[in-house]
Amino acid sequence: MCEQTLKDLVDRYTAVSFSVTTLAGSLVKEEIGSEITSDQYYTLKTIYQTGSCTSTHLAEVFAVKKSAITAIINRMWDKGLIKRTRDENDRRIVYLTLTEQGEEIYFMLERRIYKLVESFISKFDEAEISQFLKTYEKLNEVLIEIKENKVEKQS
Amino acid sequence: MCEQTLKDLVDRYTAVSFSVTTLAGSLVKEEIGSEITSDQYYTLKTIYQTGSCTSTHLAEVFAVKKSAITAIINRMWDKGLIKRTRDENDRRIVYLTLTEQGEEIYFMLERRIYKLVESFISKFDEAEISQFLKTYEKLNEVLIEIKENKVEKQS
DNA sequence: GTTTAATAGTTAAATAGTTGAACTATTCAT
DNA sequence: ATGAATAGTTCAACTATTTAACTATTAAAC
Repeated sequence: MCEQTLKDLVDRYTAVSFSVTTLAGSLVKEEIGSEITSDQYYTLKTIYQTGSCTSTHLAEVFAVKKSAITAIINRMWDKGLIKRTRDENDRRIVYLTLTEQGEEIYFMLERRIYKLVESFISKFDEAEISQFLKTYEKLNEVLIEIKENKVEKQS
Repeated sequence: MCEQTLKDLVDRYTAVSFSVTTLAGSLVKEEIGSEITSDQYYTLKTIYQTGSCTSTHLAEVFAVKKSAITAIINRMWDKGLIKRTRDENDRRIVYLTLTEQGEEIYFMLERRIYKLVESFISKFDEAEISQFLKTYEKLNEVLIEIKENKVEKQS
């Protein structure tokens, strides 16, 4: 790939990704509702997807300090969304899981997000969006690789 | 498009977009540096891109209340990144522009983001990423349309 | 032309998210 | 047994956001 083409592609990617991020962020804020904040939704989703999730794991995934996780988990625990369970073998570890109420709110938000995504996915034809998703999923793999290399370097 | 295919596409989009957003967010946090917060970068970028930007415009773009904009602009003004200029004809309006120092930091962050994006765009071949960007840009247009319809409804 | 509406932005209190540094409790290594 | 490493918490300081009340200015009605 020549210099000029690469520069053009990078410029287009940064421009469109900034715009989509801003627009999607603002739409989600307006459409998805205010039961919990978006950080709390991200936390619910990651705990739900991870079997036996810990504060350390959340801190690593979101690239924040563990004290920030303690704070957000405290607020969500106060609202009755999250359970804490100590590991019986290693009593330093605290496992995080969703309470019934936590799951209810999570599923409700997932349904609303589904509707929102459906409303614009349906404006594309299937072949187009399939090809798009294939590359998007490959981008995801590339990012996972970069992230894993960074984590290895740190340890 | 049949029900089943649409559901599959929406599910794939929500999954990959959540994962990429989380990963990219964490990489940007670790790579781009801590001169300013990401909200402040978004503010710098939007002011730079908009001729004669106002608080009202920023509040609309980011879907937050105007008082939140006042607060962030105050902090950035304290750091010498932003200038305020009153409109001579309509003295209610305050135009926001970047100071020289604000532009310097903005350009520096843009260069770092360019390097980061380049490092993963170059892992794709040109045809693949071109096709991807075409659909991504169309998605951007669709989102702009949705946003404009929402703004019209409100007024 | 004066009163009323609407618009642009600010202030202040309350809540949420984040960092950095010091801390407790527990496990691992030797 | 003792010292290092790991998992998580606490606290002070800061940033980001909302809600509601506020100032200043312009536009609209009458």
